[in-house]
Amino acid sequence: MNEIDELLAIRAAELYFEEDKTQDEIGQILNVTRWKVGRLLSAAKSSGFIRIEIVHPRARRLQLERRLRETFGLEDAVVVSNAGISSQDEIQIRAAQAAADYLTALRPVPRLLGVSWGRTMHEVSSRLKNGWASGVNVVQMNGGVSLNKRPGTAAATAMNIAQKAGGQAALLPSPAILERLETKHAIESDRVVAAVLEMARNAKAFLFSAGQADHDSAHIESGYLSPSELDELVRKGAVGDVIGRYIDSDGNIVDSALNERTIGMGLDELRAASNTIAVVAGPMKHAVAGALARSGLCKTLITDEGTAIALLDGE
Amino acid sequence: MNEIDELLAIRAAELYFEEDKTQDEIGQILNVTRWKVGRLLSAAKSSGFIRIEIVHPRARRLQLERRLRETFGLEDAVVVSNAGISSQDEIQIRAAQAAADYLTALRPVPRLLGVSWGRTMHEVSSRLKNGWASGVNVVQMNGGVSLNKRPGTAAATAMNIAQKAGGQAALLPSPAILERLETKHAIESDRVVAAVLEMARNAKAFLFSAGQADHDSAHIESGYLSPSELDELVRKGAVGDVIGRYIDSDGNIVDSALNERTIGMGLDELRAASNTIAVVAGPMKHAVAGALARSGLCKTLITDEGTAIALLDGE
DNA sequence: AGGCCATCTGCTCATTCGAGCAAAGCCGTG
DNA sequence: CACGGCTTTGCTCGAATGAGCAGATGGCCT
Repeated sequence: MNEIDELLAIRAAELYFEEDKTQDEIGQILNVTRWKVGRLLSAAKSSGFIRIEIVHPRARRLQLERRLRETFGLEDAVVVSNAGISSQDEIQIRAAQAAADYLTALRPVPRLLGVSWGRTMHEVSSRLKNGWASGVNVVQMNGGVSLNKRPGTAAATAMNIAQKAGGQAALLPSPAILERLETKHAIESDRVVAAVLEMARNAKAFLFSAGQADHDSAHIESGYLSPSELDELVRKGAVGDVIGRYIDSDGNIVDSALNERTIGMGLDELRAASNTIAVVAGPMKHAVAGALARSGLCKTLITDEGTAIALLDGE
Repeated sequence: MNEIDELLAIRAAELYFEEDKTQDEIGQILNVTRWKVGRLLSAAKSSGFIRIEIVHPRARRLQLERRLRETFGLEDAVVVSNAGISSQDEIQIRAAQAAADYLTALRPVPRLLGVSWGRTMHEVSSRLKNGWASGVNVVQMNGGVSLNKRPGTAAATAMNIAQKAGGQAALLPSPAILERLETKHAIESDRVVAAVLEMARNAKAFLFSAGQADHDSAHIESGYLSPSELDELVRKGAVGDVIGRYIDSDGNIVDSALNERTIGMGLDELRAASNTIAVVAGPMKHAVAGALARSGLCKTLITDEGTAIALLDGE
């Protein structure tokens, strides 16, 4: 497009979108035919001069969803818009809302749903509506008895989801990570724990988030890892954790000894499951979201616009 | 609009604007009639969920232009868009470009054009195209022999504008502000100076900018005022200067003694002129732009989106 | 100069869209 | 339960628009 047409296109776009004039009227104003106006407008669109944004917390970016599905071979993807956000927290809230919506609309309704815990999952649980489903039981996928702060949020998350669907929650009464391998084996051999783990493996769908590998991690907040242990994991390539297990950017376990001491489903079991839904959003989680998407740890990814663009650019 | 319709409207907008589906197709997807889809879309528009932006350095905001004309009784207004700017400087550049465009399109072509000087005006002069008009002579409206930095930019601005239109520039060989009133009278009585001032009063159109009253002012940079003198002006209510004369937010001279020592056309002469075009843009200039618009110092205002909104909100 | 290819222009026609209207649904009231 | 006002729904019809095409235009090489 030459400069004169470009300027004409801008004038036409102003009159068409801001002043609600018809292409015919614009033609008279700019002294061109209405067909030329139509061509100018489509040229302006395809040159990217015209940006149309849907500003709403529930708005999604369907184009990015399609590109994510195609690029990473995902079964499904949900990308929430970042338009009009006022704080970082809002990105997480929007993604959590989208996950709640997705879960509500999920068909067939999973009789048994495996869930993880964490800030995002807690947000999802609180945004689900009462009666979002009827008779969905919930089981925890990984240990989450918090050691110090905010005790019981892991349990509350699962309970909340189950109660609102009129179902039961099966809680995993165990820490996330044990200090000694023997303790971990002892806990695993407990009949209740073993039964819950077995139940989790049979869940029809899994909904989980992921944590970034930094000092804001829920594992540090909960006291399962010290900041220096986490630094060591980062040194080994960790980008974040999925159901308590730290992975590198290829989705591989970074510390197999630590992994052995972690209670809950294994990542291979997760990869083998058919309906795995990950909710991972926000700029801190770009790296771990990439690891998830590339390594097949989830079949469905629920994320935000910024993360989606980062993943697609990174490819 | 209830919540269900709101969500439907968002889905419809996504499919319509992002996926280019017809309203009929969307109706099939969402299980509503195509008329309902149309109504949802117009509801979404009027609720402000759909934001259409024209992202281009030459884009204008016609709505704001109309509101400025109506609110301040301006003959004309040009408001450049702020969409997609990467730095503050770009706002000034866009406004300068708009001023150059405006001048080029101005009819009837002014045989004699009065101009001021400063960063913005210099930018305007450099963005005018060679041959933007034929046979337009230019005259300086106010003194501008710089005392220290960037000598000659005031003269270069006027020369540039004139040369590109194949005309002559009449320069005012005088400082902007004199220290002593006697010196000012002496300079004014010089035959060349008097002739140029007389010529300026007869210009058919005037194009000028305005400076903000702060320590970045061109008057301080050029050495006409010391920072402390400027602080004193601010204390008296100065918001900025127009052709070298400091005004308060009502457009009145704040220091009549200083005004007396300033060489160039007077503000009353400017108010009485028929075709006065001011270019004032950027967040620093909101106050002085407001003074200009409210006090009738310009008939045409060329500014940016942010300033226009500030002016309209302030009313 | 003449001819050729690529682009641009203005048109026809079919599709899509929006304004306006009558009928249907909804709600509170007597 | 019947009634009257109010909103919502599905429709008709004409305006607005986009796709596709034939002819015009213009640069460019021979």
